[in-house]
This record gives sequence, structure tokens and C-alpha cells, in this order.
Amino acid sequence: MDTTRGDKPAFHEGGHEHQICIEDALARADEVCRERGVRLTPLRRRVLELVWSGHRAVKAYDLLAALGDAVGAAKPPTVYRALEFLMAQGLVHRIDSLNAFVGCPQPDHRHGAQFLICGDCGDVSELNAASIDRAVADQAADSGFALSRSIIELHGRCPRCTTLSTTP
Amino acid sequence: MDTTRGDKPAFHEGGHEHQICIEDALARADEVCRERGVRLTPLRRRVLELVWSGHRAVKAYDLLAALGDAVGAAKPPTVYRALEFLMAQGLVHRIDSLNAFVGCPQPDHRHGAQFLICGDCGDVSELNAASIDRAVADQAADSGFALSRSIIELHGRCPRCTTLSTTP
DNA sequence: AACAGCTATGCTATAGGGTAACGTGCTGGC
DNA sequence: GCCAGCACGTTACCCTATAGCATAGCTGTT
Repeated sequence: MDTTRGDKPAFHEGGHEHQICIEDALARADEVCRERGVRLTPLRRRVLELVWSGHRAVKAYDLLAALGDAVGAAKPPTVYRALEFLMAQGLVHRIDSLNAFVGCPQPDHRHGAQFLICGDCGDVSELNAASIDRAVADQAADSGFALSRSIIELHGRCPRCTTLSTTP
Repeated sequence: MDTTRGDKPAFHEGGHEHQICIEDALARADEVCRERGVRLTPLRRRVLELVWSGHRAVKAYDLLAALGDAVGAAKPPTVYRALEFLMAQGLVHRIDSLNAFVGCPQPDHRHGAQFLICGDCGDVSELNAASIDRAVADQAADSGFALSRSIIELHGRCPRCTTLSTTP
């Protein structure tokens, strides 16, 4: 089992070459979809690319606007259906507290995730903390509750924004 | 200080006399608001009562409809303002994943909460598990993240619905 | 090639959730 | 009595999401 992800920093460096993040995400998506025999159509791929335009969660209607730029404006169902597919494949996650969507950095294996959401810069970072999963599962079990889906969205301030604001 | 709440079962019995829940909640609200010198006006009190009409999370527009029954229909800002006040006082919580609101059973002290949400009956139960808080705080600290607000919403099936479905 | 069946997308309309901005009236302190 | 601030009413509008039906395109079969 892959446990090396824990080495990865939770938040990205300010100056990182983001184009590489996008390309990596698309390459992983291509691979995942090929393995599963599902179709990452041009539209779906384009939506995924737009979701990955940064590390912030992206609103559906912003995707819609970005899609519509070229030809006639896309309609809501178009983008929602693409998002539905991408979520089903674990390629994006929905952030309920923001009504927005963020790319998943590790779509290859199923995982319950936690999200760190910076209120300053808006960046979202995905955690996969076994300790949180365990605490949640234990508490649910204690209450006799059959857990099916955990939504854990943690708002606050990311390390970079904290540094910036304390060293002006 | 009342610390006996921890003994309380997470979910309510099927046949409990719910009128008592409502009266208790309103009495606690009266007390809390009096202590804090804020005004639990008739409208706010009525909205709180409606939120407590069951243990399910209630939608803002359902509150609106319930309010409007009597006289001229209430408008959205009316109910949203009342909810805003009630949330500020910790008397209700918002469940982001449902776009709905649920009464807080212990508004007298501040707490980060977790919610168990039954997909069958819709009942919501509030936990206050130190183990989850701790795991979350630790992970956030590990990432250098300054936590301000935790949203933890756990979907699944409550003990009663589990029992009902396995013994038909 | 012709076909059937499925999947993906297009399109219209509408439901559902939430807020900005402005006006009015009540209330409590001076 | 007067003022300041809070609560509430009202209008108008924006954002988010889905239902339902039509069309196009791919896939495998004959």
C-alpha cells in the first residue's frame, strides 16, 4: 500500500510551475480512464483542465463562463454533467462549504479525504490523514452509526499566507 | 456546569415526546439570550421553534413557507436574518452538505461540532468528540495550517434505521 | 453497409438557495 | 422629546442546480 504521500507538503510553493501540475493531472486522468474503460472526452478533459487552472476550488458557473469563451456559451447541464463524471471517477472533489470543485491529486486510489481551505488565498489542499479517518470511524461506531461518506472541510489560513501576513 | 450531556445517546428514541425537546430548546435559548443581553424576538423565537420541529435539518425555504402560512408570505431575507442571528448565538448550526439548518442541543458553550446525518430518516445528531477535534487539530498543525473553522458532516445510516432495515 | 443500442452532448425551462440595498418603525438612552 | 441603533419589511436580483427531451456520435453485430 502506498503510504509515501505523507511526505508531500500539504500546500504548494508560491512559485511552482503550475503548468506541470496541470499536465500531470491530465496525464493521470488519461491513464485512470483508460484503465477503467471510461471515456475522458474532450469536453470532460477540458473541464478537468479548467478545474486545475489553479489550486483553488472553482465554481461551476466560472467553468461555464470559461467554456463559453470560444463559441456559443455553454449551458449549465453541460458543465454539471462533466463534473458529475469527473467526480464519479474521483478526478475532482466537491467542496460543499464553497459550492465549488477542486482537482484530486491522487485519483488512482479511493480515499476519504479532508480539505484544508485557506480563507486568504483560497487554495485548497487535500489531506489523507489516517488519524482523522480513524477517529471519525471510531466515533461513528460508538454511536452505532453506519458511516458511508465523510465530509471534512477545514477552514483557516495556509502556511504561506500566515508567513506573508506576519512579515510585512 | 452541566457536563452530563456526554451520557446522552447520539440519536433520539423513536417514540420520544418531541414537544419536550422543543420546549427545552426554547427555554435554553431564552436563558442564553438573556445572559448575553441579545434579543430573542418573537420572529427569531418562532424560527428557532420551527427548526426544532424535528431532529432533521430544515431548509430555509421550508421555514419561509411555514412562516408565511398565517399572514402574508414572509420573504427570504426575513428567515435568513433570523437564521444568521441564531447561528451567531450558537442556537442553530448550518449543515453545508444539505443547505439546511439544525438546532443545537447545547448552545450554552462554544464547541466545534461533528454531525451524523442519517440518509434514511434524515435525522441529524450532533457529536462533540474530543478525539476527532484532536486529530483534526494535530493534522492542521502538522501542515502549518491555522485552523479557524471545522466542517465535519458524516453521512450514513443511524442505529434505528439500521435496526429497522435488518429486522423487517 | 445498415442497423440497433448505448453514451455523450445540446437545449429549454425552471426549481432551489441566497443576498444587496433601501426604507420604516420600534426601543432605549440622554 | 430627540437621537442612534437595531429589527424587520420589501423589491429586485444573483448564483447554484436539475428535469426532461432532442440530437449526435460511437460500438458492435449482422
